Amino acid sequence: MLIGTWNVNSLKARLPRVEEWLSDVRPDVVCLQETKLADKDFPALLFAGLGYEAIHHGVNQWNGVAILSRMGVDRPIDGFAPGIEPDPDARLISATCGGVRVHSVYVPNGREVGHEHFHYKLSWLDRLTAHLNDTTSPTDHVVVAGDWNIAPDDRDVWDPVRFVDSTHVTPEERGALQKVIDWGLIDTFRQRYDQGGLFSYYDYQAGRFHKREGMRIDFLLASEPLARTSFLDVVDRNARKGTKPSDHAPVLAGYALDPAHA
DNA sequence: ATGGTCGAGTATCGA
Repeated sequence: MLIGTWNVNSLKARLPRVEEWLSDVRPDVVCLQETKLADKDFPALLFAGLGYEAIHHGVNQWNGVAILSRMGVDRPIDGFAPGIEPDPDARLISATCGGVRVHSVYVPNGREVGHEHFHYKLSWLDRLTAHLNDTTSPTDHVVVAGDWNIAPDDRDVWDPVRFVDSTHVTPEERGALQKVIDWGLIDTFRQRYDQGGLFSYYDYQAGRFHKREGMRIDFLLASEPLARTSFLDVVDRNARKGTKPSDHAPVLAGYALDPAHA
């Protein structure tokens, strides 16, 4: 099973690139973030024409998350599970696709350290752990994929010195991410590759992509049973090139699942 | 050249 995650930075603006990418790569499941659409504007029929069943959670022109699947979409949930303090933003959607519990996440940016939005980011990650606890078990096949807006360690930032004390790298954010990971998830990309310089996001400004000055803030975390089947982790840099790219590249993970459970 | 970029929406904020 090939699963992708991609912050598209407006699905409306990115639709030609997304269609092209789906045709070229044909992933089985795709998690999208920052569709910037309300549900009524989500082009589900277009995806159906491409062979993907699609679900979307979006309330306005900000945020917005989706899951596309060629392997079914069962038990969808918008946002946090019942009983958890609701999120006013559309940043999480979950469904079971081909036997894998898939969560598409768009973690709050945080804006500035100490900002109200920064505390919202930390609280959001705590609530994500509660959501995982309430909806599934780490002994199941689970993937939590998306834009985490956190660089897990200094290899995941193009210039760590420049980022000291800024959002995406603080011990508070990394600690909050670690608590999610400690639920029972594995960063298979980092397990597979030791080196830095493997980034998923590049600011549009200052030619950052061409200078390879980016961050690895988009990744897929897999439960241990799923991670054991991991055979591929890759950033699709080609999708960050060319005409009207997103500022994020898609990230792909491959899992060799037993067909009996797929 | 003290800026460099997008996308929301149409003044300015968010990333």
